[in-house]
Amino acid sequence: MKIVFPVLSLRAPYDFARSIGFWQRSTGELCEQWADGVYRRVIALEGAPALLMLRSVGAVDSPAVAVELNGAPATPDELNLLEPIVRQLLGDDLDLHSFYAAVAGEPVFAGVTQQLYGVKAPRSPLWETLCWVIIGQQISLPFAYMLKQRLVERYGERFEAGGRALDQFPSPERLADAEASDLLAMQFSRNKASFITGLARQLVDGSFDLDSVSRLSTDAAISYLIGFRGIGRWTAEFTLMRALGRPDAFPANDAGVRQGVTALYGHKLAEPELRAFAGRWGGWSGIAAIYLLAWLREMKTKHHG
DNA sequence: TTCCAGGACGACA
DNA sequence: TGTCGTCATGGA
Repeated sequence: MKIVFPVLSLRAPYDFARSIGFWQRSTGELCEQWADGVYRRVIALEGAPALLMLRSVGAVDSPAVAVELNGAPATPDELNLLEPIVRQLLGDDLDLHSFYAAVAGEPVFAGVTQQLYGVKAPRSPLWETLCWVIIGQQISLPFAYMLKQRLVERYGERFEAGGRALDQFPSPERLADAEASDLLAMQFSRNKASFITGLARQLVDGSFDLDSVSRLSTDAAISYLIGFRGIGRWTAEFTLMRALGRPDAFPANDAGVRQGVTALYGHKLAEPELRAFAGRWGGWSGIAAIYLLAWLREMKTKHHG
């Protein structure tokens, strides 16, 4: 008897493989896995960890994913629970056609969107993303990947299902109990160690409310976030862009975004100028930033193999 | 050696 | 409200 996998149809256009692949750049990533056309991540399902597995069964203009849970096809009841999680994870609410139409008037950038047709950035949980972005402050990506890997190995929680083992990113509770000296031994700077443990402790004692952020406008969310030690404007914007897919969160001080603009337009712009330059993308500057990063990544890959 | 990496903080004027 | 020095590490 043939096994029928439950399938979720997604909003077109969506290039599943490129969208996932672009952002899976580290082989040392422990919280999610992209291999052989399958995306895996541990999620919280009704308060308990579960291993979600997604595989494309559609095409860019008729996208759909097969859904498995803990190594078995999801039941209809499970699929009902998983649907909003999967749509959130893949950024299914983003209407790429509207984005493309909004930037179609500019030939240079329209070329980028044609080249990256169907690409979206998958989203990751807010706390994990915030920590990741703080880790990435001012250091190279390979070094940042290594730091995250060490943090997850030490404080994350392993979950095994269906013959696979993945880690859950350390909860605020776990990191609130972490000693700064342990993070220093992992080559975190003194600042980053105190930023992450400090934010974790404020989450635990309730003085920092991450859940409320998703209900705020992008500007209000940025204002709220930068009130906490360790979160500057870049960190707030990048986190909102990657975790919540906010289309108007533009990290103007991002080295990658800056590189992309320089490579694409020939302008070397500082933060204020780059922020003004992004005005051409209107309320879509956050998605434009994603495309600049993805385009830059693809260009570098072509040159280096 | 210098400069740059997907910056933020604190001091200072 | 802006600028400047400092923090840390690794690679080009």
